Amino acid sequence: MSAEFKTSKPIYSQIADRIIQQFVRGELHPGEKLPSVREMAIQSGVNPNTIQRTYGELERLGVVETKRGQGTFMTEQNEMKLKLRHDIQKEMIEAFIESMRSIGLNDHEIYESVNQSLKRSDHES
Amino acid sequence: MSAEFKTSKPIYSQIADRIIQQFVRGELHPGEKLPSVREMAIQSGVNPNTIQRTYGELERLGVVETKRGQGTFMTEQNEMKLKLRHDIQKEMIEAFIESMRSIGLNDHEIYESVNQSLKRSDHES
Amino acid sequence: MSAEFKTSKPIYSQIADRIIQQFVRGELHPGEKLPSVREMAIQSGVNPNTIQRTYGELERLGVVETKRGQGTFMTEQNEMKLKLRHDIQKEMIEAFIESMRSIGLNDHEIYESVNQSLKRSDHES
Amino acid sequence: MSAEFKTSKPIYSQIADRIIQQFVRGELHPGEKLPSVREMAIQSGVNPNTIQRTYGELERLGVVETKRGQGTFMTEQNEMKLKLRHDIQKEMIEAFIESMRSIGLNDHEIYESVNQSLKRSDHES
DNA sequence: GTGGTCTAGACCACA
DNA sequence: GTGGTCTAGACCACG
Repeated sequence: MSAEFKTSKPIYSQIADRIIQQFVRGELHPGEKLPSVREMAIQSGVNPNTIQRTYGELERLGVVETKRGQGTFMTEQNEMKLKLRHDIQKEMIEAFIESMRSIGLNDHEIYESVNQSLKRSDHES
Repeated sequence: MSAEFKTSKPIYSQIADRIIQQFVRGELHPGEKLPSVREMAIQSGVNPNTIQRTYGELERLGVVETKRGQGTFMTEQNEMKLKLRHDIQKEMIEAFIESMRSIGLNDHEIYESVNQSLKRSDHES
Repeated sequence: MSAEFKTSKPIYSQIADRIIQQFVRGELHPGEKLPSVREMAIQSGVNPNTIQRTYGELERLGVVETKRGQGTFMTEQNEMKLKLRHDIQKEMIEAFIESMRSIGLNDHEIYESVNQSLKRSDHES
Repeated sequence: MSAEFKTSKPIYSQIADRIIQQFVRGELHPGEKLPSVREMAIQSGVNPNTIQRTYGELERLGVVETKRGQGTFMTEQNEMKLKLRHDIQKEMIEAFIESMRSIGLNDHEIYESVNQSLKRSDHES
């Protein structure tokens, strides 16, 4: 069962995001082996080259380490998980607040909007 | 002096965003005439094709109306402004909350994050 | 006439090195347009994808900027040239000295070796 | 405790370099027996295949000799040590000078760079 | 078997 | 026309 991808963002990047999410949420652990390029390609229903690029990106970010001939592994640096979580969180919040202000909302309105939206989705669940 | 654009998002889309923002904030009024494609292109320092696309996109959204031979005008439907604001706002909040949850934050943590970030940027100003 | 490539290093990387060298030596100027991906591919006798990767690497290094639909340009930041030169130079010297020491040469011997080698190639020219 | 290896260069080659260095510096002597492939593999924390390749490479260079059923030994040819040292040295210097010239430095600048770098690392020690 | 590079050829969004 | 992404398929060095 291959996941579907959005058309607006590169597939290799979406897969990278997914792996980072899994890592940050604790579903992937430091030092854990990732599927090989070829295997992950099959699992994801994409070309091996695309996964290659995904792994390359993640390595550049320091999220992943490749050991020659052995495979690709989540970094063993434990702080990386917290760092990633913190960085992503900060980035998202600041982008969000800036966007909300750009359409003319003041801080109180932003605060209220989030609050109500959280409550609303609470009722749904 | 042409405004600078981010490289990550299409320029035509960034300009569309800017126009919507100005409309929602009341800097552009219903029925107001927008600069011609050529003039806007010069003002923004981009290719006229790009503005053409921007106006097309805005028309598709119902934000703008093109009157043959007269030019492009902000829609005269007064409720559009509120609708836009509401839609954009809702979309942004939901996307934001989903993103925050995807990295494993619960509602309380999301709430606290936003709160703290608002306070922090308060101190700066 | 396409240049020949060494087998030991990725082609995309060798081409990137060549561009950096030309930039540092002043044969390419800040803001100058590089050949399009396709054109450079033909000039270099390689596949366009390979050049794409070269340009991608250079952009990550900040040596090059791509403008959507217009092409790829050498960065306009003037300091970049000096920075690159300095960085590369430092890296090469330190690696060289470390290597020479690792085979047991002391500083005086390193110094003399370089000196003699410089004189020798002087006579040749 | 296994030594760490750089990711940029083949491990078998790094180990070969290390052995050559030890030989040139006199830490390994002509005719001296090297650890068996298996033992060396354990010591270095790598796959036996990798050491096999290292020894093969060294044999190709004439640095070691494999005696069937007895093991691998440093060559007994005394002049090999000097030859190696000289060859390596020459190769490194010429590669270094060529690289420095390729970024536009003239001989005087190369000379000065080395000189200053040597002095600098002198102060540190 | 593993990752890394390269080619050939295609399609797309953007300016 | 420009860069960007993706696929299919191949070859290679490495462990």
